[in-house]
Amino acid sequence: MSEKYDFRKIEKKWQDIWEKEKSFKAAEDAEKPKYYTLEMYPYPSGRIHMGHVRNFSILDVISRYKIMNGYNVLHPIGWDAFGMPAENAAIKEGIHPREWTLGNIAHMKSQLKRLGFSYDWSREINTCLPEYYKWNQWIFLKMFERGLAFRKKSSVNWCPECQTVLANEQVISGKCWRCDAQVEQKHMEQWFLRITKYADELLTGHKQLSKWPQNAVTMQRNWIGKSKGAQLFFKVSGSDISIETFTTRIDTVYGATFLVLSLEHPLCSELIKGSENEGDKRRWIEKQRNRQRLGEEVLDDEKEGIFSGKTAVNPFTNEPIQIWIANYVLMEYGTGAIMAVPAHDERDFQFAEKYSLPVKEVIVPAEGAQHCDTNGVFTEYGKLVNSGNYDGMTSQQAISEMIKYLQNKGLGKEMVLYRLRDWGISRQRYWGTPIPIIYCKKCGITKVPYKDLPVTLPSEVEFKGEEGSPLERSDEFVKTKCPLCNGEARRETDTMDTFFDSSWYYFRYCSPSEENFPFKPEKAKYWLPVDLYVGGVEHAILHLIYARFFCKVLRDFGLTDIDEPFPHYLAQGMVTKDGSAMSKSRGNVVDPDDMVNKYGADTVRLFILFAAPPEKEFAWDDKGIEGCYRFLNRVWIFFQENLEIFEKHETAQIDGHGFSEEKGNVETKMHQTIKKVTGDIGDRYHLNTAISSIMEFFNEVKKAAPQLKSSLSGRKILKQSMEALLKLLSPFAPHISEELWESTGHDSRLVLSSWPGYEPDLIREDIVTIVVQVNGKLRGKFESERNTPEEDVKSHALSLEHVKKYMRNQEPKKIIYIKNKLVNIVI
RNA sequence: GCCGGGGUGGCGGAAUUGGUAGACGCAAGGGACUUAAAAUCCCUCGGAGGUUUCCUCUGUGCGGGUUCGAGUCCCGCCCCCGGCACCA
Repeated sequence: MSEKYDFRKIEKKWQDIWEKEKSFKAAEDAEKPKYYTLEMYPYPSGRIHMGHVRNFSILDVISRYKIMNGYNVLHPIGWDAFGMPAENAAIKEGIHPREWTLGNIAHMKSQLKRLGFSYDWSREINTCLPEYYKWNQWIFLKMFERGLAFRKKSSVNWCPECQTVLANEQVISGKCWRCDAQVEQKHMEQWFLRITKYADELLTGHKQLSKWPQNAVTMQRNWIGKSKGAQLFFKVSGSDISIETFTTRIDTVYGATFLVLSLEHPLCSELIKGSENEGDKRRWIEKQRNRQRLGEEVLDDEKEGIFSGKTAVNPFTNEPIQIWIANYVLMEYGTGAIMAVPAHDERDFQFAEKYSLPVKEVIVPAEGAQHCDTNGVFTEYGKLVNSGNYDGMTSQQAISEMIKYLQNKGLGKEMVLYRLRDWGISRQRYWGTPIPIIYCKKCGITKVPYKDLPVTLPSEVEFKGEEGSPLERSDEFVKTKCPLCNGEARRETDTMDTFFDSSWYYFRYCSPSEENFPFKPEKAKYWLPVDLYVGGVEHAILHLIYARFFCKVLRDFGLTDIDEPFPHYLAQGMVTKDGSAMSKSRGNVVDPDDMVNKYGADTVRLFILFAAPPEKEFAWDDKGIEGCYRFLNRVWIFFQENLEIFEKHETAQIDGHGFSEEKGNVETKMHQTIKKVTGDIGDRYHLNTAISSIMEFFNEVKKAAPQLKSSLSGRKILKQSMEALLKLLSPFAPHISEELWESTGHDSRLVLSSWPGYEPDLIREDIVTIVVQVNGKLRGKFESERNTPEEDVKSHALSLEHVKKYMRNQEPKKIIYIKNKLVNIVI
C-alpha cells in the first residue's frame, strides 16, 4: 500500500543531494543570461525568525524559478556579523563577541540548511572576519585620500544606553534605533563620510528606481530634503558682523520683522556681550541648551527666546529689526539663523505673539484663488503687498527678481540646501571594523599603510560595560609606531558603524575570496546590478541609502560602472501574530524550528508564501498552516496511488477512444495554470495566487483522475498533468517535488529541469465566455467561439430565455457589445 | 501638521486593462466511514427574502458623480497603518 509522507526523511535526503551535487553553485557564464537575487543578509542574533523565513522563501522561489527558466542565477548568503548585541553578550555572559557570533552563525546556518534554500554556500561571507573587514579599511583609506572620509568636531547623537555615537539615520523620533533610549547631544570629534557630496545624485538617481515601492523612494527623498531658496545677510547695527540666513521665501522679506538665532549659534555670545542682564541671558541660554542636549522635546507653545539686545537692518526695508535667540531654531539645518516673517510663517507667528513682536503682512492670496490658512497664518504663495517695487508681483516672480537683486548688491545669493547630513561612522565600541588611522604627535593624522592592512581587533580585551571602548584600554592595540617618522604613536580606537559593512557586501559576493581588491571588477561587471533585492522597508533611509551612496563612490573609484546597485527592490511585509509584530516581550513568537519539526520545511515555505502577497503584512495563523500541510499530504497520497501511470509500457500507446470531455478540460486547465503561475511568479511576484492556482489545478486533476485513467489518451494527459504539477510546485516545495519526480521514474533532477511551457492553442483561448447583461445586470452567459461575428453573438444573447424574461417584450434601446466578452442590452 | 499606503464574508486574501465580486485556504455547520475517536472523504457557507433542484432584491468604509456598466475612474468626507515632524 501507499507510503506515508515522511517529510523528515525526504527533506534531509534532498538537502544532502543538492549539497553533494553542488546544484546551486554559481559560475560566470557568458553564454547564459545572469540573474542576481539577493536578500538583506541577516544579523546573527542567535536564531532564524519568521521574518527571515518569509524574506528568504520569497527569494528562493524566484531563484529556483529563474534557474528553471535558463538563467545563470547567483543567490548568495552571508552574515552581518559585527554589532552591539555580541558585545552586550560579552559584558553580560563573559563570552567573547567572536565566539558568540561564530556560534550563532553555525546554528543559524544549520537552520537555513534545513529550510532547503538554494544558496551558493561557497560564497558565504562573514563581515567580522579580517578577510572581509580588511576591505572596509581599504575603502575607508581610499575615501580618506579623496576627502570623502574626514574628521570633524560637532554635535553628535549619543546613546547613553549603547555608550556610543549614532548616525542621524539611526535616531528614530529622538530615540536610539536599537535600544529605544532617549538620544542625547554631545560635542565630539568624529569620523564622517561625505554622503552630502552625493545628495543630488542620490535624488536624481531615483529616476532609475521605477521598480522600487513608492514609499521607499518617498522616504529617501524626504530624508535628503532638497530645498531651493536664498542666502541673505543681515548687517548688525553698530558693528561689522553680518548674520547669514537661509530662506525659501525671500518673497516675504519685507515682512521680516526680527531675526532669530539658534541657541548653539556661534554669534550668540558676542551679540549679548555688554547688554543688559548679560549674566541672566547667559544662564538662560545654558539652561535651554542642556534641555536640548538631553533630547527634550519642545512643544509648539513652549517656544521661548530672549532679546539679544542688538538689532540688524532689513536690507530691503532698511528698517532696524531686533535680533532674538530662541529654542525653536535648529543649528544643524541651514545657517542656524532665520529671518522671521510672523505674518506668513506659523512658527514665527506663535513666537511674535508671545513676545509682542511686530507682524507685517506682505502677501495676499491671489485674486479668486482658493487658499487655506494654517492657524490663521497665510503661508502659501500669493501676491505681494507692502513690498516697495515688488508690489503686485506673484510670489514666484518676486523670488526670482529678489534673488537677482541680492546677487547684484552682494547681499546674498541663490542657495540650495539639503536636510541630509554627513554620515557619522565612528562608534566607541569594540565589535566593529577598526578605523585604520594612526595619530602621531609629530606627523598628525596618518593612514595605516595599505600593506599593513588589516588592522585586526585584539582578542585579549576586557568587557566590563564601562564608558569608553575596550580598545582604548588595550595597550597592545593602541600603542604603535608612526608609519612616517617611526616615532611613538597611537591608533584610532573608534570602530566603524556596521552599516559600512553592509554598504558594499553585494559586491563582495561576486568574488568572495578576492585578495587584491574588495572585489574583482570583471566579476562584478558580470553579476551586478542585483536583479532583485528583497528586505524590510525599515532600512529605506539606513542601509538602502548608504548602499546607493557606496555604489556611486566605488564607481568613482573606477571599480564598477553601475550607478544603482538595486534597480528592483521588493519590500516584504512584516510577519505578525494576533495583530502585532512577533516579539519576545509580547510572547507571540512562532519559532521556525518548531514548525519545521512539526510540518516540514516544504509546508512552512508554502504557507508563509500562500496567505498574503509578499509586500503585505503576513498574519501567522496556527490553523492556516495545517491547510498547507493537508495539501502536500493530498498531493503525496495522490501520487502514491497513481504511480502506475508512469510505468514504462504506458508511454507510446495510441488512444482508442473518442473525445473525452474530462480529458479536454484537464488539458486546458493544465495549460491555463502553467500560464497563470508563470505570470504570477515571473511578472507580478504574486506568489500567493500562484499557489492558489496550483491548488485549484491539483483539485481538478484529482477529481478527473478516475475517469482519465479509463482511456489511454486520458492516461497520457494525467501523466502530463502530474509532471507539470511537480514542476510548478517545485520552487515552493522543492523537497517533496523532487522526491515525487524521482519516484515517477525520472533520472534527472527536477531542480535543474526546465520550467513548463504552455500551448496557447490548448489553453482554449478559442472558447470565450460571453456575459449577457440587461441594463448592466448579469442575466446570463454562454460559451462561444472566439471572434464569432457580432451579429451571431447578439442574437444568441437575445435568444436566452432568462434574458427574454427581463426584456419583457420590449425592444432594446441600445446593445453594448464588447468583443469576446460581453453583451449588455439596454431597454 | 506634512508625505506615502490601505479599507472587499466570521478570518487571511482573490478579482492583472472599467466588464461574471468573494478564486484558493482557514474557521464554522451538516453528512459518510468507524464500536468510538482521530485522520480522511462529500455537501453547505456575504446578507435579507421567496412560490426553495431554483429565483429575487441587496452588498466591496461613507456621501455624491462619470459610464450601457464602478471594488476598480473623478470630487468630498470618515477611519486604520507606516514614515517624517519646529527643516525656515
